[in-house]
Amino acid sequence: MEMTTPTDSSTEPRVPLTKDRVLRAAVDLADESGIESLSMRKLGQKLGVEAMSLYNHVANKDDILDGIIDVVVSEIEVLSGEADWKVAMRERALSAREVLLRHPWAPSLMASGTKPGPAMLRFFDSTLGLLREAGFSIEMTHHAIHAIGSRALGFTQDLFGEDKEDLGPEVAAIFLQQMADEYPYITELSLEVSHDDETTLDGWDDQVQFEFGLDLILDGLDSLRETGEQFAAGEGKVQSIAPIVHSVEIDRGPH
Amino acid sequence: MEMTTPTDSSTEPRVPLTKDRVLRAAVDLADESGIESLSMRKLGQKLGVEAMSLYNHVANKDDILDGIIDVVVSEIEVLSGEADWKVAMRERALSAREVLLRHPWAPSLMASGTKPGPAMLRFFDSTLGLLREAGFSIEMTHHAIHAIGSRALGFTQDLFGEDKEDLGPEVAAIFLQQMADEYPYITELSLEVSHDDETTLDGWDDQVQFEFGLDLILDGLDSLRETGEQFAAGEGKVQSIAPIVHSVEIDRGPH
DNA sequence: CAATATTACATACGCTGTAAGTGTAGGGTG
DNA sequence: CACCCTACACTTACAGCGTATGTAATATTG
Repeated sequence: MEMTTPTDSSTEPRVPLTKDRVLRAAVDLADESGIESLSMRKLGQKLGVEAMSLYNHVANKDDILDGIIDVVVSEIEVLSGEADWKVAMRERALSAREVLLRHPWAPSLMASGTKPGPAMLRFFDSTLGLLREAGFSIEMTHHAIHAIGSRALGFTQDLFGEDKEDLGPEVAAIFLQQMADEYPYITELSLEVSHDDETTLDGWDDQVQFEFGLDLILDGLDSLRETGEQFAAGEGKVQSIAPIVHSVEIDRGPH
Repeated sequence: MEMTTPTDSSTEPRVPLTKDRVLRAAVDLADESGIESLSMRKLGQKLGVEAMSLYNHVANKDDILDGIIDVVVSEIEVLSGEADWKVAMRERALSAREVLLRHPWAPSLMASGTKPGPAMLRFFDSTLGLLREAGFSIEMTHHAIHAIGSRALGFTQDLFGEDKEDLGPEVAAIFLQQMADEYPYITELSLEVSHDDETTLDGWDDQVQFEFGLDLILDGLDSLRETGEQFAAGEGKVQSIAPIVHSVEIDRGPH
């Protein structure tokens, strides 16, 4: 992280205030004083700069809000190299939760449905890859990412689908091609969804995903309904819950 | 809804502008123009009144934001009288989703962790009752309400626990007694959680709930992993998903 | 009717995001 | 060296925000 500006070492009153530094300061300010007191003036003050100077590095305040979400997402650890997909996914989800507990303002920002930044897309693609390589079909991966993402990861993603129609058709093509290199699994899934059923695309898919996740939970609960005392004593189906519950200790922030 | 003021019919330039009318207008304004353009001045204008007049009926703007969340929650339909708890819960969740789709600004407000209003408490209590009467133990009900609530209903509830320490101990006692009449199931659960394990109360319970819901989903997905083609062909465990998927048709808002 | 409580209005203050214009430091070119 | 150009920080200004405060109008009660 020590790649400050590679200018010569003669004079150093100029530390050129990159977009990265602005976003990092914004995250710090939101952590310290709450998201509601994150203003351009206070942010500038924290950086030793007037408010309007920030506009040389960010488009507007919404750009900052989008940016700090991406900073938060980039803090989620993805330690791949785990054989069992369930354990790997569990680690991801727990890390995500840890990060969101560190930045309590983040969930409400995410719920506002901003456009995903690069860190978000990377995390998303990587998680899709984890599922695909675990043997899930594309459809099941689609279901899984919704079920997990909308609860454990805190996202309500409308990543693909809705926004492709806002642009012209050829712009969308270029955009997709550019994505295919960087985010192969997102692209794969996006294509699958697109010509799944030409006519019923718009809100219908979300509805299917919602009901799938809902039934997943309801059926799971139903099978545990009369296993009273401590859940999953030895029924067979849910044997993985109890042993792992104590496996990860979360510390609630060093601050 | 036609219970306007029961004054005599001599003069009628005064329609006294209740808190209810204020909140309802606020919901309409948020629906029409987005939550970000809901200001005291515009809201007053919509009601034919100056901005400051609103403060005779609401404490401040946050009071309005809390209020409109409760208005939204009150729109969720709870048709009790259904035998199968799973079907009843499904209806609740789908109705909640419908409502939240009608008011797209609501989820982000809910994620901001405001204190629950009466409609929210009523809905919550009623849902807890549904589970308890379906045979779930208190612990399982606790798990279930977290698992369902944090995804299907869109709530991130910290309803009980955290806020009891902010008040004095005797105030809390009165508060609890008052709640016991109106929200019996919330009270039951709240008491159970409180002396579950005296020392480890604070964030630990949330962590347990989180991991339970996560494992519920992960285990459910795992059992579907290689049932490729169309999910749940006839495996036995998940037979309830496919047949119901088309059962409820959602219309995306009349507006 | 008179007294009192409730509610609406008017003014004002400090804060917000940001449009528009000014000033200047650093580096590349003649 | 002088030159200009680009990048970036600063200054000023404006409309809109939530709301503290004071006053006027209306409704309710005795």
